[in-house]
Amino acid sequence: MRFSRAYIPTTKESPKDAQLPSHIYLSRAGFVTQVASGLYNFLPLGKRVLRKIENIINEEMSACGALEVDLSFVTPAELWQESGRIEKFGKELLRFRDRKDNLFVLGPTHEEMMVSIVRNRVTSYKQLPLNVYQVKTKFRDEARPRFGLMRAREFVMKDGYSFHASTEDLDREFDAMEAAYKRILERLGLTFRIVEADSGAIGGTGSKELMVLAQSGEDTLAVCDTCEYGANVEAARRAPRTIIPEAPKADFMKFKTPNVKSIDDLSTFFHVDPYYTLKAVVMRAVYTEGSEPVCFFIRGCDELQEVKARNSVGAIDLVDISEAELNEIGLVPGFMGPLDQDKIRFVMDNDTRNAAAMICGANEVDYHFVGVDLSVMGEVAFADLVAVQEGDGCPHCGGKFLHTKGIEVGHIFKLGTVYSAPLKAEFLDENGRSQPFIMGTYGMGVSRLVAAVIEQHHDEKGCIWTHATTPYMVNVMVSNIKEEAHLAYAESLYISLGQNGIETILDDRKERFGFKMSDAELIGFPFTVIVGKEMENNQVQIMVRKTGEMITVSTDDVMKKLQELIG
RNA sequence: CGGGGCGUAGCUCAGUAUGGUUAGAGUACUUGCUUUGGGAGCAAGGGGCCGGAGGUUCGAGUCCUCUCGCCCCGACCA
Repeated sequence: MRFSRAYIPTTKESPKDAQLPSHIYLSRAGFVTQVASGLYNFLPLGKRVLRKIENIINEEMSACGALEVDLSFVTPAELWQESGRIEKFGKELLRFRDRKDNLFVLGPTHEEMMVSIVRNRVTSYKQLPLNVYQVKTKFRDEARPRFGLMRAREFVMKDGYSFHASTEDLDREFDAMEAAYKRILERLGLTFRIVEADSGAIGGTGSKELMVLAQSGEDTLAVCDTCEYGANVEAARRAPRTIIPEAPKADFMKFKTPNVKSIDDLSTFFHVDPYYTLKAVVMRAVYTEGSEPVCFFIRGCDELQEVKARNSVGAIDLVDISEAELNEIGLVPGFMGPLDQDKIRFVMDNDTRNAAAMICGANEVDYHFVGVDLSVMGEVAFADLVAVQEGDGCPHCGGKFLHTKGIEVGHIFKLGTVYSAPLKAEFLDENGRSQPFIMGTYGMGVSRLVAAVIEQHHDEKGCIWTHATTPYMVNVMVSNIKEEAHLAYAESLYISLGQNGIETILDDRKERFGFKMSDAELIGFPFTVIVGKEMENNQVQIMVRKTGEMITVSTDDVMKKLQELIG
């Protein structure tokens, strides 16, 4: 491509709306433009990057035997009614009617459509397993689109779905997809972590997220400093504590604790480690129908993880509850405990099971119980409720957890029969019995990956594309196009690079040196060959974008040197 | 969906508290000359329904009402 004939509208100033590096640089360097909230146009450079990523995905999927399809973007609303998701998705589903007044939605994901194309067509276990996928535009009418391509309403996603006759076969495919996704991200040149995730309302037996590590990530991950284990904090589990503080010595009794309400107050008052206190967190659990207050009890040294708490009671949401409401129910904020507490439902953290020497509220103003042995509690609900903290132990190797931020670029699920059962997508097994398909689903955010590459690879000058994602590998820049000999040499180099299969752009614009250099750095081509002053010695320079290094080579060796650098 | 902020040239923004010539700057764009290793200089130009609709007024970018859009924080996010 000749720069003079390309459409690469670079700007010196960033759009005022842009906050993240990826948004700023992709806009400034002319990869994308914003159309409306959460809607973006891909300009020629952006489209090239998008296609590079798609190609790598296609190659890896093909290597796994997955089959590419292309389902219609506009989907009949009936399918969504059948699966029950038309209510669940709510306003995120963009709905509209055609001229005959039929209701349609723009596909936000394609489980329903994918199930519909195999049901009644794949009817025997002999036709299984099957793994089909597409790379396609999706639309979710997000309440708050933000961060440029990172959280757009219209975006490109690779969504794959597998169908199996047994859970064992699903497990095998799930592992194969995890491996394939790992290869894709490695080829793209990204630093990432595969972490355990919360499966949430979707259910199923397991899910993993692929997280590109970057400061701007929206998710917090707990990652082990020693082994490969990592998890979204929403789902992270920790090893049992190895260092247990010395237990206070006290017989069971009710103790007057005037105005001692917080965990801090309590541990100061009794001179005990917060480990031996019991923290009560009351929230209103909202269900599909109705709501109720629920109390979660955890050790005083721990923090409640809301997603875990929500899952423990099967709620769709947890909302804060006011002190007035608590009083109304007959609870005493600051002095709540699980003993003789029958006013509301409560759940206790696993780590409080059989805990002894505890101090907890007596459900009476200004009183706590001390020396409590929680093993006397009998049949109560226990669940993992606590948020993993930095420094907590890894459950696999005993290493220490660190927290880091990640961009979710992929999510793989074991769905089981969550969709196939309600949609009645069934096959006949070896015994001639009808069974719903066992399914897996594998998503990857293609347009989000474009942004993720830049979040992870940029500097104060602009983008730094990885070799697999760059729109052009080499930029041949003519310092001064009035120097005819320089221009002629650059043209010939441009042609021979192309003949050697190296994607090249020729910056033949009638601009000054500094202007063109700044553009090269902003756009972020891995290598820029500067054809200029050194030509008097039959030499050119290669600027390595990533390091800023300038390599001077003779015009005879430049091809060889570039091939060596590209690797 | 709750809270906050912003809509003036392609882009980034002044001007709006206190209404008053023909609405400004920088940048980008066009033309000419000069310049050619870090977004150059001089000169001359083109470019605006001041987000939209109503209103107040002799007069509205500026005041009032209503709307639409965009951004940020939160809730939400297979």
